[in-house]
Amino acid sequence: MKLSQAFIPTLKETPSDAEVASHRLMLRAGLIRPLVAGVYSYLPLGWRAMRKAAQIVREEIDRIGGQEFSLPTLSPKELWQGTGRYDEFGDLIFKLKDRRNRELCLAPTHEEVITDIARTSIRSFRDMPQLWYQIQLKHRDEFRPRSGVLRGRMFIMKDSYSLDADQEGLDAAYHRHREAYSRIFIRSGLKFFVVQASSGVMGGSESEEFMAPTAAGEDTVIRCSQCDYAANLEVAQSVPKPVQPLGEKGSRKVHTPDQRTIDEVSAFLGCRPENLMKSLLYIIEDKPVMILIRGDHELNENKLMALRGSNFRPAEADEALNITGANLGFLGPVGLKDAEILCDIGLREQTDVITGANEDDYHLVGLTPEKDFQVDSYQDLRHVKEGENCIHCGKPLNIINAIELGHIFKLGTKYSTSLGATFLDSSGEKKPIVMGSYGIGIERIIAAAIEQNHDEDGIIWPLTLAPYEVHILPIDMTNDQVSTVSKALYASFREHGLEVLIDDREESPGKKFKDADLIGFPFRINVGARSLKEGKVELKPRHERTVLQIDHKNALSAVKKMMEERHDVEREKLEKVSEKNIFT
RNA sequence: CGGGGCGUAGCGCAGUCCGGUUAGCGCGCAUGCUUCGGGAGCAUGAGGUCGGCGGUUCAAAUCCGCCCGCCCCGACCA
Repeated sequence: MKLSQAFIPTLKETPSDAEVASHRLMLRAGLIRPLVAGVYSYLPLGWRAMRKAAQIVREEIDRIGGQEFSLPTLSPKELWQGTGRYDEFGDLIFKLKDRRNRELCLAPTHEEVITDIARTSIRSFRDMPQLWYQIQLKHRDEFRPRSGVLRGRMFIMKDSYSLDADQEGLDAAYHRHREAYSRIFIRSGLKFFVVQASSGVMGGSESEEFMAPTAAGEDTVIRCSQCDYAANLEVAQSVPKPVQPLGEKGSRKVHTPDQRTIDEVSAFLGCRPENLMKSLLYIIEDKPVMILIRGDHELNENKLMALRGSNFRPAEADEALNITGANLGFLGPVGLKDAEILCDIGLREQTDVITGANEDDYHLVGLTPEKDFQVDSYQDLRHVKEGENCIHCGKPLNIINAIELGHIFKLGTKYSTSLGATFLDSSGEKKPIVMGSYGIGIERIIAAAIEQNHDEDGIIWPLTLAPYEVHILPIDMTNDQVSTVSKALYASFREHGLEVLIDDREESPGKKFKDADLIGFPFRINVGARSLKEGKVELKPRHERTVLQIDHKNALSAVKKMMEERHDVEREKLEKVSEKNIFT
């Protein structure tokens, strides 16, 4: 491509509404332009990168037997009501009506559509396994689109769906995806790791996420400093720090006028927050449930949801008063009737705790679970905190931000059961199809690659995602020799199948260098009169500081050699995929 | 949805508090000449419903009201 003819509108200044690096650089390098909140147009350079990411994904899913579909984005409301997700997704679904007032929606994902096809065409165990996928637009009316392309309201997702006759089949499909995903992100040049995840509205049993660590990431992930343990904060576990008991003998009531919060009460009584117990009153499926958590811990609502479904909320102040007889701040489990009591496992061994007395301005001290109050069950309900230790090896855990690149789920029979997608097994018995669902956000591959690979001057593209591989930069197009050699190099690179761009504009060198750094292709070749006197040009890999002086006749072979070296590194990583969890 | 910020030329901003000529600056753009190894110089020029609607006033970018849009921070997802 000749830059003089290309549409690559770079920006010298950063648009004021871009905060994170990937958003800023994608705008500045002319990859995208905003249209409305959370919706972007891809300009030629950006779309080339997107197509490369999608192609890597396509190749790897094909490799494990995937068959690509093209599925409609417009779909009937009823299909989504069939699985209950019309309400579960709620306002997240874009809704519209056609001219005859039929209610339609824009698919936020495609499990329902796939299951609909499966139920009409998969009849026998002999028809399976199947692995179907698509790489297409999804629409979600996000509560809060943000960070540029990282969370848009329209985004391109690869989602594959495995259809199997039994659990073993699903396990195999899941495993193949796990491996394919690792290959995809290695080939995309990303740092990533796999974490245990929560299934959310997808339902199903096991699920894992592929995470790209970066400060711009919206997910919080727990990772052991020593062993392989890694989990999304939503489901992560840890060993809580031990507590020094206060040494109270037996329980007693103390006057704590106007002391409501953990901080207030602990300061008032001269103890530490961990000596207290939070008594949180929730309404779960219209019934009151008291949740007990150590004073310095936080309730993890994701864990609660995994346990009891999504129909819950904190009790209102007046409800709390009706149920316990006390105002918020003085609630407790002692003497509480007609409410279930759920206790976090972090409190199981604990004695000698302080909590509300169910009487305004009073707390109880010296309480011990089960002795002084009833516990209906112990559950893991709390958030992991910084500085806690790993449940597997006891070493410290780290809390880091990451971008969720992909998510793999064992759905099981949730969708096939609710939509009636069944088949006959070898003994003639009717069974629901066992399904898996596997997603990857294509723009997140691009955004994560930029987040992880940039400097103050611009993007540093991984070779495999770069819109072009080579950038030829003639320093002065008005110099005949420079112009001739540059054009000859351009022609020969093209002939040899390299993706090359030449900056044939009559611009000042400074501007050309700045643009080259900004759009950040892997290899740059500077052609200037100075070096050309000795027949040399400069080879500058974007990710290195060094500039190599090479004979212009050797430029092609030098670039090819460097590209080959990068592919070798990639191949080496790919070979190690099968058993490993962490890639850095 | 709750909280905060912003909306003036393609982009980045000043002017708004305290109303008063013809609404400015930088970048970019156009034309010409000069320049050519890290966002060149000079000259000339084009480009604006000051987010929208309504109100106050002799007079509104500026004050008031309503609305719209965008960004950032908190609960959901690829």
